[in-house]
Amino acid sequence: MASLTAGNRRPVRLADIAKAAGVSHGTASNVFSRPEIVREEVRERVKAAAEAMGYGGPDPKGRLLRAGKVNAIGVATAEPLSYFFDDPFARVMMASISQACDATGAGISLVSAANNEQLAWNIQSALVDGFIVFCVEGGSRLVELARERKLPFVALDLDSEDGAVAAIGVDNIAGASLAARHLTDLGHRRFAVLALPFADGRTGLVSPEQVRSATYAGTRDRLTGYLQELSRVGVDTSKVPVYETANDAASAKAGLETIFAAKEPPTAILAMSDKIALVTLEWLSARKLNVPNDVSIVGFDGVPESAVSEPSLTTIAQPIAEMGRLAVKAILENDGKVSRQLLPVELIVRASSAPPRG
Amino acid sequence: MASLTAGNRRPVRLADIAKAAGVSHGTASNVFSRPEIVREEVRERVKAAAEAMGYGGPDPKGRLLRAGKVNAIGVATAEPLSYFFDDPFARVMMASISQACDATGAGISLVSAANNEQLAWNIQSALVDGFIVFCVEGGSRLVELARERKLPFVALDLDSEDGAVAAIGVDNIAGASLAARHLTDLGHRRFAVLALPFADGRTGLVSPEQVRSATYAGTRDRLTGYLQELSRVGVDTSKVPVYETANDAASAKAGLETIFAAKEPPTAILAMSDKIALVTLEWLSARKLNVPNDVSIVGFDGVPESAVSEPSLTTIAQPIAEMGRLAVKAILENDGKVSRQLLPVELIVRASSAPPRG
DNA sequence: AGCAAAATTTGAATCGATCCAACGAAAGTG
DNA sequence: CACTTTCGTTGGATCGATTCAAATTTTGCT
Repeated sequence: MASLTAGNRRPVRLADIAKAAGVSHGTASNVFSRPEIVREEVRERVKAAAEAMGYGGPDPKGRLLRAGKVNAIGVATAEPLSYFFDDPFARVMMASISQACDATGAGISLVSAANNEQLAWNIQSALVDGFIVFCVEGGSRLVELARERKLPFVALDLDSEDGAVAAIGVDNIAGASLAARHLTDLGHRRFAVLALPFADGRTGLVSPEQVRSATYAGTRDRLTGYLQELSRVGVDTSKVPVYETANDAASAKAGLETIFAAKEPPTAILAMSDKIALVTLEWLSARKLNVPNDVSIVGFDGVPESAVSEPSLTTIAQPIAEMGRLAVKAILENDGKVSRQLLPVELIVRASSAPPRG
Repeated sequence: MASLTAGNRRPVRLADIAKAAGVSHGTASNVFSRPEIVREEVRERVKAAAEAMGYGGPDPKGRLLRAGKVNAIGVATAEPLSYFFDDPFARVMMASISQACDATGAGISLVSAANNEQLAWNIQSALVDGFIVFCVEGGSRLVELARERKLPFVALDLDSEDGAVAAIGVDNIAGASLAARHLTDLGHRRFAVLALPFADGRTGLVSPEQVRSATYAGTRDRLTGYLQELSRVGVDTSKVPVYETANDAASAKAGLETIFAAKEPPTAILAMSDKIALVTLEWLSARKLNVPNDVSIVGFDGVPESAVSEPSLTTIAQPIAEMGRLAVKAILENDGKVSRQLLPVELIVRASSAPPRG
């Protein structure tokens, strides 16, 4: 028993086995990276030495520095890491990103952090060739950080109009408009909107001024789309309650309480995410309100869950898979040019919408 | 417009800005990593130079090589990358792994690959401090690859008895036994088993010889646990159909077709995963068979979906969160010692099990 | 054998940082 | 004023590989 696992440290480098095998490190390196160009006898000798010394193959750390390319993309969010595995939208997006990565042989690094300084450090020290940034709350800070790394990056669903950042998003105005149009076509005239955040850390009914000063352009655009269509058919949009949620169950339910406390509750609800819409479905069913007969709902996103809910959800589907693919492509084939892409959305009519009663 | 994004290449290194600021690279380095030890005047000068030259901060590639630690753990599977976001068990596990990582400030690299050589390369070149290996199909090859990297790694749910591999798993025999005991206690005597794979790429009814030669010890153990309990109450286990699935909907349904084609269909089904059990719930409901009155089902895993299915699923819960935490801890605080941990499981009785009819 | 061409091998340079022993200058002390 | 501390800065060594032009060995051919 000389020293199999004995020598505690593992300072066995390529140079060590080169010396042991009596070849130069150049040759030793070739044995691993281009075995076909070294004579068989030598190759075997080096491999034997490597085996004997417990060498685990060329250390990627060294290779990396030389090669420059990490061959991995970082996916960043300001949410906790588990967001990637919990949130329905994130999951679908990640699934499509990972498919695109699989196809090109790139790896994925998840970047996130519990607190803010940690986040900065994690972004600064992430070993990646570029970032895909999930823009939810706190997205702008994230974009800032990513930009500072001076690596290619694209923002998903960016809530900013800064033309200097590459972003892939959907046409929120058109999508929202489509949703509202579907409901007005069915004959609805009494609406309520369950919105995504307009600004950080706030929930509740929003005033027009708050909308105008919204931090998140995406949210504002969706509202614009909704209201445009509603006013087109003569609805007094100033009377339509718009409740800002944090895109979670608690705030959505609080919003519903508020909305349905009104004397003339809405017959149709425009939800800015499927997540909110699904919570709404649940809440209404607990209240013994029938969907779609008492209340119609249209969601936004088109996550898989929306197809199997009870009832299934009418929604505006984003081309999530396509967005993921484009994002990966943008990073990997980055040629320095900044581009913004606005993808089309699609109305998917399912069982949660119908003409109003009477 | 001199050259903001003009200079196509970005060979701006720490040394460059050191030169530009007229300081040594040692000092320049300190400006970023230990700003407090350099005189303010100098610090500002260097920062200004960095800003002017578009320096994105110290490149982690360089730092990495010097520091040795990547501060990230690799999570590997032989499945496609999207497995992490699709499979319920994987998702819960990942959520707990990521929480543990968040807490310690470590990042996560997802390692996987479309094909086999790609996999080997990806493992060999992953920039991580250690691996957590998801052992599903093809797990042994993955373990082999990971072991060759000579990095700390732990296997999750390892299907091998190799004592040299650190592994975290559950007591499959005890768990399965618990599941079967629950059903026999309720009075069931006619069973069928929907199994996980015993060996690669095969589905269908399995013979005792196939079980004995099973590649996957985990699957075998669960079966052993089931049958042990069944024979204890006098069931002729040679008559109990055991259908090997690929842990997906298609093969599970095929298994159900086979099982329920029998003259005396079972009154109770033992499913080796919640995924299979949930598919079974669906299939039975489509067949107008009532659960639990016509057929009882007990799953295995304890994924969140099992609590909200219709009816909710009686299952054997694995301490998934605990397993994730332990795995991360094992990698990060690795002191070279190999350990195997067998965690206890728990029977959770819900609505999918009841005494048989009559 | 003699010589050119082909096949291998060598060793220095490089990737981009961090670390540290040594050194110079400024501040403190008797 | 001479002498020790303290503070900041310097520049060489190092991390672990890959690359490539030049040197060396083999092979092929007459």
